Amino acid sequence: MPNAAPPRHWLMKSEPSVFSFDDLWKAPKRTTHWAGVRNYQARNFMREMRRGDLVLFYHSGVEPAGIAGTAEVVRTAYPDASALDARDHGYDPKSTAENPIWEMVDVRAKERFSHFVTRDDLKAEPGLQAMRVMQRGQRLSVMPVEPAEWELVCRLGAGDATR
DNA sequence: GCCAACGTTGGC
DNA sequence: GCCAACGTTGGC
Repeated sequence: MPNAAPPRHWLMKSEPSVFSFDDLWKAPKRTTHWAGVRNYQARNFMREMRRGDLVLFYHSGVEPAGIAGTAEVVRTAYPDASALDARDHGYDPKSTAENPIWEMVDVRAKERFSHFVTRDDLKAEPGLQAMRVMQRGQRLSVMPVEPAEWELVCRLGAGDATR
């Protein structure tokens, strides 16, 4: 596709005790189904994702929280079967096979940061103050990232000081 | 461990 | 359709 749109950038949160960047790195084909999102706004962002879009893999619920590496969207949104499984923690009786509510994408690990980028690192970077994940009360597990923010985070992840 | 922020639920 | 109550997330 000569006129393919440029990749867009996203951030996805995961609790490493549940699924870490290392888990993704060790998974077959370094790929996983991003199951379990049960928030409409986050789901809608996943619906916007295209193959080749780039993802910051954010570890939440740990100290320090931060970004472990990058991944790439390899399959666009499709129904999240875990919502139909009554034994699954993410079971949602409102979702049916005929009318699935919840969706997921597949992502493949791309680059492991040589330097884990902590929240403190992000906070210290003037160009990242407006980053969505840094805003108070921001609980979305899937959210967009600006291209300039992506560049800065990747430089921090490579261990490059930006000042 | 506390609590602010936010989404969802349910009573009316 | 409003809004109080509740549960969850996540920063600090």
